[in-house]
Amino acid sequence: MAEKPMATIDQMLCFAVYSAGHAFTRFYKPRLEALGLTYPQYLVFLVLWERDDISVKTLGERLFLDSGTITPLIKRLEARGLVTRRRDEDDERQVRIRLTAEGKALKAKAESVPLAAMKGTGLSDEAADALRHELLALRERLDVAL
Amino acid sequence: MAEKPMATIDQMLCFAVYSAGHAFTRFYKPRLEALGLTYPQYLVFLVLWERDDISVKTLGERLFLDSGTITPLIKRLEARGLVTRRRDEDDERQVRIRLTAEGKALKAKAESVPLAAMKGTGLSDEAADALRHELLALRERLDVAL
DNA sequence: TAAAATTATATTGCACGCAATTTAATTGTG
DNA sequence: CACAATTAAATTGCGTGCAATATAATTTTA
Repeated sequence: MAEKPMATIDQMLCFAVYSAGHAFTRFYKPRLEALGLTYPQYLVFLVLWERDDISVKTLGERLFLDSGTITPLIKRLEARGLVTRRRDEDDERQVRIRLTAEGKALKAKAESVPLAAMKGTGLSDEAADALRHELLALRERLDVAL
Repeated sequence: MAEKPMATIDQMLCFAVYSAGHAFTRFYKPRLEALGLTYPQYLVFLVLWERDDISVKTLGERLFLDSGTITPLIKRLEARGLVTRRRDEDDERQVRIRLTAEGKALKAKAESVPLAAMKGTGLSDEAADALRHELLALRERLDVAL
């Protein structure tokens, strides 16, 4: 009896996503070194530069991460003087995260990063957009499916 | 003077890849629970089921992971009796990883996983293939770019 | 062939990522 | 209002990922 043909990892979409994600992280690493940021930390700043003074929960929803990941990450940024953490006065359950002057100043230093990343992908704006939309739809369906 | 328009994370391809990767891992988790495997461990078995008795290096090249990740992962699998580790007789630098009977037996239990994953993506075989190829090409270009 | 360079793996240290649990604050309900 | 349920963060524990370093084996080369 013939064995069922086994899918190799190279034929699996999940592995393509998984390894492309790692490749992105590796790609960003030297580009973020001047900022002293890891890739997840950089994502946090992208959110905060866009909208400052948000709660841990809001940040988590934006990044699809939970407090178990975000709390220690933010504490490291706080220890370096890049953000502050303060309990919300109206709802003491919430902790609001704010950029310090130094945290805001990082934005200028990070200006060249997105363009470098786009060049690294070797994709046109249109191709990158198309791929991005497919991945967002994929994430959505995976989330719904559980 | 107007501020330069800042890219939000939702407009960035890297974040789409990053979050889709996490979504996949979350999706797999309950499906792999019966096997007692994490997602990276499952990837290791996919490689070993395809070709048994390979070195740490070969496995690492296949998964784009280094010994710092693979060695402890394999040791956990070894501790559970799913694989063995043995120095290659011809080249004592190498450590060859082999499936135990129990490790081989897992393959049957894992049979339903790939189909469930495909269904979770909501994609046709063709659409998944197309997306996969784009991601493989992307990974390749990111690796080349550094 | 002895010394230098390279290669394969392991180890250490640090930063995620997430499940499970805990604590404290707020909201909902009788 | 009291008390249960919910919510927001933090904490704990475990498993990745990866840089940097260490160690041992092999290969290169002077």
